[in-house]
Amino acid sequence: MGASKRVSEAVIKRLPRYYRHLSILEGQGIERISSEKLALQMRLNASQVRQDFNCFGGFGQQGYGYNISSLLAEIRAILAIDRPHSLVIAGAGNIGRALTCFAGFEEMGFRIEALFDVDPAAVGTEVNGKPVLDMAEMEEYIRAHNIEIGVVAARRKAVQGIADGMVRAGVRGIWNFVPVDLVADVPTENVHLSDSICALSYKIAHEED
Amino acid sequence: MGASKRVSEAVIKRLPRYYRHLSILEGQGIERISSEKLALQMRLNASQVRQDFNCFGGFGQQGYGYNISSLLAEIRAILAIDRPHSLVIAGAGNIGRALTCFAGFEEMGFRIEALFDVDPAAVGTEVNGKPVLDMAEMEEYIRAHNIEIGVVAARRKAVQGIADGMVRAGVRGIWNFVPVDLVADVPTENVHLSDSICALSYKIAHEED
DNA sequence: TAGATTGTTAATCGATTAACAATC
DNA sequence: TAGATTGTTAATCGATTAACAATC
Repeated sequence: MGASKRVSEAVIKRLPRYYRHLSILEGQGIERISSEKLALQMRLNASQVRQDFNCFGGFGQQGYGYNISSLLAEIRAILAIDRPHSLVIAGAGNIGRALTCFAGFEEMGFRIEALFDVDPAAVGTEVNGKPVLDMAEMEEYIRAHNIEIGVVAARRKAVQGIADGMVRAGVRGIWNFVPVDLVADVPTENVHLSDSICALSYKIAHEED
Repeated sequence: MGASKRVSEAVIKRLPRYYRHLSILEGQGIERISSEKLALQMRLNASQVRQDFNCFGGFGQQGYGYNISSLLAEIRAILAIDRPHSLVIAGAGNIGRALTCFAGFEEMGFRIEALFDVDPAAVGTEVNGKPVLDMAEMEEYIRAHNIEIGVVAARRKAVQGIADGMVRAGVRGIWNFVPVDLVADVPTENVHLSDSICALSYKIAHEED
């Protein structure tokens, strides 16, 4: 039974992938899997799989492998997706609206409560049943509704100020979609689409490795 | 003058960030910067900055630092964003449409030529002036227009087949937005939103490090 | 029990950081 | 020239992989 060690960024990034893959296996009615088979399927190394799971505790059984449903339950708990999370989105533009319409998050327990925008034409409308409110009301709303996660999808210039306001109002984390290096006192995940497409462009241009 | 060494994934991921940051400095009329100042501003290490740039060649000058506009030109060439790239999007749902409407890519030279969908109600419409065509025509279109990058934003089940078709038709890279572990023979960049929000959830739940 | 497979320690590999001679 | 700062080699740190004893 391994103890909980410090968990590297690399492991954190792999956990959702394990979760996805194991969910598929569970859906196929498979009950257990060995680190070796899992590694093969996910194009990882069996030692790495065992090390990863052992960051959190001994989930496996010698001679048997890992029970898929209990492993899934463990990962769900580790990722904290065994409970709901409330979000607000700052910026009701294309990205904000697309996120709001994407059913997948709701299913995983990430509940978008409201959007905020500065554009008077947008304020007062709804996106997929969620209200678009005035950006000026955001902090009050976050406080009143005890919102956990702030999603940043606004104009570049406004972004740092919005993030500051979210943190002030008590969000526990920020999900940033704007190509800006945010500075915040809470955990932040960046989805930098333009960085991603540039990286792809690089890989295409330098394809020989 | 450093030679071109093998470039790690970590460096590739940092290049677009350098590019963004240096662009801002250039916009402020700043002409040169030392690795130490740049590292400070970007919360990196000065040695790392120099190592990173030296993967590609000696861009700096002892006693002076780096000239920002020539450094930008170098990075533009390295990332291959000094020339245009053509894209098609498979899937005219929320994500596909949002990407099509996002002006930023067009400005960087990533030209979305068409979208493809299986839904007869979508086929024949336009998104931001770009045609939505029948998915059945995709491969032919890619061949005829010599499309470089295939964007995958379709239903989970269809995704691997679509990617295979894209590669068959000659795309040089795939930009995947669907939470699926694609297998492809060309460079692939994944934007896994659900993995990202799960990672954020983890960090919030385990905030003590 | 014998076989399988984990948990865990040790070895390797690679990336980050430090140091400093080269040089503008 | 003296000062600044790079390019580059060496040292450190951390992550991945290998090995194997523990154990189901």
